[in-house]
Amino acid sequence: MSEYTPSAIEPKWQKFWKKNKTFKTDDTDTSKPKFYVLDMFPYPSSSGLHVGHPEGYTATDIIARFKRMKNYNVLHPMGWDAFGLPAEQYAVKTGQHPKETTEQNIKGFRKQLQAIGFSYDWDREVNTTDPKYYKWTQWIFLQLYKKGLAYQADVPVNWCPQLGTVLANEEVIDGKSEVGGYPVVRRPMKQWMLKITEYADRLQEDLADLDWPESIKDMQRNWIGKSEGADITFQVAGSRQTIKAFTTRPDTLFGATYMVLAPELSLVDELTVPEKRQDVKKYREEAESKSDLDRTDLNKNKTGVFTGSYAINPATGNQIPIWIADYVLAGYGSGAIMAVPGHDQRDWEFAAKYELPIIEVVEGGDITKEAFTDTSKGKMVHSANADLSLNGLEVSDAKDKMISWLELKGQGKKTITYKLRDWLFSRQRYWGEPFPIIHVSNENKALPESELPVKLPEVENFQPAETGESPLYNVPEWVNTTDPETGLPARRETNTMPQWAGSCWYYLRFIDPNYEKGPVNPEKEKYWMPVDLYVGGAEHAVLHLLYARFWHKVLYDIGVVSTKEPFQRLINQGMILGELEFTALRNEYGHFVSTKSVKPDEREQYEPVKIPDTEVEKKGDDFVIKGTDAVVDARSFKMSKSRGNVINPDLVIRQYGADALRLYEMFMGPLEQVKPWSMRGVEGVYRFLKRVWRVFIDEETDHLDADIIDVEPSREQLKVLHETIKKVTEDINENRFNTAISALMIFNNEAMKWEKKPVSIMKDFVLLLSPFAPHIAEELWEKLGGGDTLAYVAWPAFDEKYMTAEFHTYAIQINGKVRASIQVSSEKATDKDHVLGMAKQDDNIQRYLDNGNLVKEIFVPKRIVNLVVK
RNA sequence: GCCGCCGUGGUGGAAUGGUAGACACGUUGGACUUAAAAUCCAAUGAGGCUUAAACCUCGUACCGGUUCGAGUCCGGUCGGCGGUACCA
Repeated sequence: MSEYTPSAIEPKWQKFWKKNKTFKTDDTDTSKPKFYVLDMFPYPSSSGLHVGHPEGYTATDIIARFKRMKNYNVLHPMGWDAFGLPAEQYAVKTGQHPKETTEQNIKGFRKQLQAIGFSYDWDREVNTTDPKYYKWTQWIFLQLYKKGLAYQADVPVNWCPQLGTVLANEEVIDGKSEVGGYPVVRRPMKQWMLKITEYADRLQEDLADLDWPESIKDMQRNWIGKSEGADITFQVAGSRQTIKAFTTRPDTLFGATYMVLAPELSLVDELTVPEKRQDVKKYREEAESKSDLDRTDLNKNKTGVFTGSYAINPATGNQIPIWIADYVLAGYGSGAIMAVPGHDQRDWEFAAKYELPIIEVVEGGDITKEAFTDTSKGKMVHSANADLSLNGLEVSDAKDKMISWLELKGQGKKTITYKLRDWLFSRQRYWGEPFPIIHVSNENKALPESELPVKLPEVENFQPAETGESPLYNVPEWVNTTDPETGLPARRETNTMPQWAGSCWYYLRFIDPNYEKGPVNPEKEKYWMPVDLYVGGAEHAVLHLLYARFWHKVLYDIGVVSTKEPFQRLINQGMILGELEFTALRNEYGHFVSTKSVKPDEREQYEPVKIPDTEVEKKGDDFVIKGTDAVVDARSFKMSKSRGNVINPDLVIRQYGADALRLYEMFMGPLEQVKPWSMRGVEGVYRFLKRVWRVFIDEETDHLDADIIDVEPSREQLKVLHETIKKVTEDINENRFNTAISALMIFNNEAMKWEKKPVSIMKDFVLLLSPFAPHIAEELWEKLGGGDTLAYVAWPAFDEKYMTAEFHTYAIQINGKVRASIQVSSEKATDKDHVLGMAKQDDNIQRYLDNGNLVKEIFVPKRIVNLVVK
């Protein structure tokens, strides 16, 4: 006497799977084809799982379950990216050790994930903060260090006073910290750097072979920022000093009327003439103290000072002034540019402000108004000297000719430059991997591998040291040590690694998480790598995915892994937004005002009021409050605590069950797409599950419905089944889960009408449903007498022979517009004359034929007939 | 500014160049019920015509093109989203 009750079914099967280790990956039999399907592992935050997590996780779980039924050996693991700032900030506030909070959070996350019924092999769980794990993170760092890819440098770093730490460029957004949004300033500090730039070319080139979304590849290409051009050497007038400048426009050298150096360059000291020293010093100090935000704000208003020195333009032989300005960046190219104000907008603005000469060397624009930067049209002018003339050439030809000429003179060469910078790899924090480095008489020394792991010591105080150094600096008994090889006194490195470190290689650890001779078991690595499918949020398009590729390539170079790339196929799930919201604006008298009539800067004068969707109607292109003309805003927002539109997956499970949650997240729309949450949508798929239950179960007796019997299926039943198998199979293969679910709904809607339901057919349907809604599927499978678990039962196969219909429907068009539709028996469906004959007999079609001349007949077998009538 | 993606009913979304709107939500009407919930049935892009059935017009942001036929391909415009930016 009970209807569909997920709260009874779901825990039962979750316990069953756990107890029987149903999803334990047995990789001793490597003759089976393998499939490694991976989720981006979460940071176990204190707020718990968000509905965004189960989106990608459900997708991979469907694929994992599907592949198992397709007889693949499936690796589907989960772990924790557990180092990171929030736990440490919490510790600073409360004194609770990050290790404790992390453990609690992991417990919560694990429980939540298990309540959704994901088929992870929990025996392979990894945790980046476990010394057994970070031992190998440190080991990999040692390999980087030994290869000369890790070095220390005094670099102007992004220092965040509030967080008391240095941030990577990637962690700074608009001059503010990504975490917390605090201001960031630049400050020189000794830091560990990783030479990712040495791999820039390979990181760019190898993207071509990856089955990744083009947009993500483009983002990485953009980030790596390869540009081709030339390095040109300029003599300093009256000195032997030279300045190298990178340009992508060597063709415009005749138009270079001044040079600019980045204020940070040490060369500036040598070039500054005595009477300019004051100005230059002042400018450099200002530039240094400016935060990134200030620099960005001053984008349009360029500043700089003249050093008093001149360089010689190798093409014209003219002396051109050397300036310093912070619109030139020290970190890109050589930190010096040749300024061509006629053909570069930034140079043009600077030249206009400081009244420097602007010369046209490519025709086609009006350089008195702005720089002419189009390289696709226009010919070279004013570009000739005694032994070289570019005049009349196209830009691209002029480039080649200029580079050859410079090479001949020994004053330039073709060069490739990247935007990508070396990776700032140290943090002044406690909750990260310690570096396996000691300082012996001021020299860095790598610890021998036998000393790993270098464990984090216990500390009392999580505040950074006053010097800005890590809290570890305050633990003398840990910092002061001895060199294990010489016995000499030594000091430990107190910086720790950034959060990215642990996530750079975790996919390798899952392969054999307890392997003790290296980060990854080489035998198993050869079997499992690469990851066949990697699913996660697009926010990791450049950072995590670029760093992991870099480490992987280093590991490839030293023979630890056998593949050049870690992630063969990548899918980014789209963000789930909060429910659609309607917002009206109310004025001080309590009247609603049309949002259309309010300018953006006047909005603050009105009170925003959330309007329930039942109170809103569509009027023209706008939504208005029912019965009024007050236009409201209709928008979905990113889920956030402050907006109060966060959906808690636990509550969804409690009310509708895990299967409904899984189904809804997949039914919402295409995986990659950004889409708003809808509680009503959850109810929709919940209703579907209730209908499925009623198709199988007699709710009076709780037993299998009496209509489910062992009979021969009818032709119609076989047709529906096989169409469903085909659609669901193809859709899973192409990650179109929304339409796969709609196919399952169509099947169930049909089955509800059947008087007799053949067991064989109903069993196949349960199997098709099982990757999406595994709990109800297992329960129904048991009731159907299918046995223990359906997790490894063979996936149903479809056969086209069952899918032929008795009749085919043809749409009959006149001049491309459908005017009739006819049924043709299958035997005659491809008989053109027969079909055309039937079409012409249709009353409505005849009317059109009578009123014109038939000039052409288009016949598309089994689909359409188009008659062209004039 | 530059790079990339996207514009389809009241909503989420379906549509190998071949009957636009599958599937679901919502809404409306009905059945069951003392009533409600749940469930089931029917209608549901806009409009026209008709007692009705049928039929007709318009319709995938906008303008144009290719084609027997365009949501889909091509060119342009507008709007939205994401990334990125003194990168020389």
